[in-house]
Amino acid sequence: MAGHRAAPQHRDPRDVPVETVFAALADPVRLEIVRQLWGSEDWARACGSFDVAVGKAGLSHHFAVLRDAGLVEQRDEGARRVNRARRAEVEAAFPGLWQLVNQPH
Amino acid sequence: MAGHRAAPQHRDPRDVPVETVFAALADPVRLEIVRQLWGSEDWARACGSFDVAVGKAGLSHHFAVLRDAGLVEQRDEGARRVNRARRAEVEAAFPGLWQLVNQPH
DNA sequence: CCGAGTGTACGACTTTCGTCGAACACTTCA
DNA sequence: TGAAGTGTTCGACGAAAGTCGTACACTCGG
Repeated sequence: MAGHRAAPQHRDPRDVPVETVFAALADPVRLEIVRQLWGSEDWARACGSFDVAVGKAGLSHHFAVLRDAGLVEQRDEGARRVNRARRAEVEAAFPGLWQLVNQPH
Repeated sequence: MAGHRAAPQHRDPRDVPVETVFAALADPVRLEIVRQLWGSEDWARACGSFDVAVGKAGLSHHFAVLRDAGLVEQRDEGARRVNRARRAEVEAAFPGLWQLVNQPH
């Protein structure tokens, strides 16, 4: 059977203060993760599949921060933990944020 | 004559990376300053006129961060240093940011 | 000219944050 | 069963950030 692992804990974007979202996106590594995830299909990317210069431990930490900021949802799929950007919920709670995140500039 | 003091150094919002803006707004004190300044007329508020729980030194530091993030412009007016929110420039460089900052919630 | 008011600069302290290595748990596949 | 792969947790470390007190510079009003 599957799901023996502790399920990741999420927070509704509506319960997240905007300063927490800003803090989450202020880190270059997390911003890069969010940008890459934004350009990917839901549940298509495992945690280890992101091209960022950080080890496994740091990566796990960053995903916890993003989860706690309501930006990312995670689900266990076999041995891997797959991700999805919470586009709709975030857009509803913080309109314009997504456009701001992957601005060309 | 006026202006003997070193003029505050500003940065164009277009030259500011979005993660710098996020970092600037991630601090509760700075977020509060920006919100109060947003609701005020240009050049109407001196640095010391903001209702935040921090001393003079800390306040000066926070204004330097906001200036460097392109969010605020300062000008010396006699003994006081008055502020203005860079609404138009910021809106052009980061559309939707202002709405995000003083969202009701 | 002196005193009060405003803001900056500097140094020191404390806390937080990002990073890593190692150990562990779980899944999958041979 | 055993080995490889994936991700979390823990402790430790160094860097960065926020705060404060003090000293300093400047302006304005008696």
